[in-house]
Amino acid sequence: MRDAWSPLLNYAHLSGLLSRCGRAGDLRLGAALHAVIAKNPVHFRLCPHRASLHHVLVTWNALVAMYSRCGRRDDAARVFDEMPVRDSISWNSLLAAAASSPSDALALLRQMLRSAPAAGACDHATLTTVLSACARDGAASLRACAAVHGLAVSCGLDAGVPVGNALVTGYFECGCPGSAERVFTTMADRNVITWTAMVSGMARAERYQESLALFRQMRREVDANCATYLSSLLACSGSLAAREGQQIHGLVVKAGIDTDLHVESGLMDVYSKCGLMEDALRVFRSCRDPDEVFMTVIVVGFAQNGLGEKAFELFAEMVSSGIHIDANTVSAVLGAFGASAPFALGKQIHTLVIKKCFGGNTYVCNSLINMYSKCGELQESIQVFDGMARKNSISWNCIIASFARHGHGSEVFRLFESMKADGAKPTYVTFLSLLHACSHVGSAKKGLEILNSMSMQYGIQPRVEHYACVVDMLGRAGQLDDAKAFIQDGPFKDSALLWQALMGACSFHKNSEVGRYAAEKLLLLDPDCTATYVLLSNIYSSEGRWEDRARVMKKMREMGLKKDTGKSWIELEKEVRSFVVGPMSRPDSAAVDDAMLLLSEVTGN
DNA sequence: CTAGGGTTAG
Repeated sequence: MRDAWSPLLNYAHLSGLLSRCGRAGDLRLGAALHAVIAKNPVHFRLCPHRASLHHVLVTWNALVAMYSRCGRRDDAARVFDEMPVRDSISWNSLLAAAASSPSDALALLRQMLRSAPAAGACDHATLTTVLSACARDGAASLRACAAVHGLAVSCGLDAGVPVGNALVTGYFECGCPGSAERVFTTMADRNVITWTAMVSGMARAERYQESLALFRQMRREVDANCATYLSSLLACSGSLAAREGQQIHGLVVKAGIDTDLHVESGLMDVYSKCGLMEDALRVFRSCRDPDEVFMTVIVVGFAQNGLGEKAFELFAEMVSSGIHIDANTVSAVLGAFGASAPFALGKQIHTLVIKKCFGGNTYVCNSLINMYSKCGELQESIQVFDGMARKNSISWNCIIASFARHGHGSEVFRLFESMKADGAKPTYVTFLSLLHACSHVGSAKKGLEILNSMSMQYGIQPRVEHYACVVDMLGRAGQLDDAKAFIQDGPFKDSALLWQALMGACSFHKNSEVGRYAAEKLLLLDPDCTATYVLLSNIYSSEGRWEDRARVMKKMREMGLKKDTGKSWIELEKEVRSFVVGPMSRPDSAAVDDAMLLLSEVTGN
């Protein structure tokens, strides 16, 4: 045995082997090496010679790192505790094992600072490891992030590239793009990772224009890599920037990475989100080895562009041809169910979910709740919700929306209380459902109360959609002057959406006085919107003011000759389409039948 | 320390 291992008993060789075990996750070989080392005092015990101190440290550190990388925190900690001597690398190796838990990483950092307060104890590896651990806790770890930032400043490491990059990333993870940006501006040097972290972070923070501006700025300073292009594509898909997406498509071709799998799916994502399904499919067809991500992108594209039946078709083909499908694909296809979806197909997909063991996936369950709700099956939707192991805020939003959709106003408010009691944080969508329910019940007073409570009690800034709900509510109640005042006194008085809502109500109640006022506002805000003219002419005709109506119609015709006609035709076409594809025509669709047939072969029902 | 897809309302 000893002979067999003896060629390995060189400390550099040993630590190299251990590091390879760590990278490969080969715990068995790592533990075997540990056993051998433990028997060899040369590299294991502290000897009086200075040279051996280095050997001992390197060997022990390699052991700690190996256990950390294999995910054996306890073993790493045990080896660490037994160490006769430690340096900052020992601590960093141990920290690596705690990287999945922010509180553990911080506790270790505190311990490290207490035990080794001498300068140089903390290096950039320490700080980046702790920061990436903090990033796992999202918004909750802002304080931790800021504390590490303070430490970095006092160590003089905050402006360096590695720590600066980790701080930028950490602040984005905490939901503080402003702080990330401040670190970015103070950094002395920046590399491609710095820039990519900014482009990606801004895109994830939904600050798409800033993300794309940074991307353009970076191209003058450093070369972009694959990750940078992917991050910029994220910004394009988020902001529906088709033109930018096409430009970046050109850049990735020029960079020779247009055949990269991730880049291809990123491009497809941009195209399909922007409604350019032909372009998305072109990328899809040119891809040599499309996987389930590609399938998901295309399914989502079909679903979001009103081609739900094509989504079902593609999905069913995938299932029957045995192409690998994961939970994401299933969530995506469930999202293709429209207002009046074929219940039987939904049921089959649910069977597939059970068969594939996706029932524990929160996304899938949320989609199922929705699907059943949109099929008109409230009971099924409740059943999925009740059976969920882990509910998030969106799960609650889905079930609340289900009840709201089925007109159970009081249940909506009861569920809202349960949601809070369950510890789920309400989101802006929760309040949209609540306001929707108020509107249904006809309680404008309650609606106003809820709107006020959003910022006061829950710290959620109401968006223009919430205001639109309230305008709608007041409008339905016929309180048109109140609605007008509500818009004017609020933060969204320049939003066309609100004046449109008011104008719709005026048209319903035949109130030309407030209606004309709203129309004037709308014509200033969005002069090319034909819907305004249509509504105004409706108001005039309902009052019998034919001359005024004729004037509006004439104006409309003049506009019709302008080059913006295309837009209104598309809008008109959409209207006509959604009318034709109503509840009655859906079940006859051949595509849905085919999808069900294909699925039934697989799910057996 | 940067890196492809999924769920909510309208």
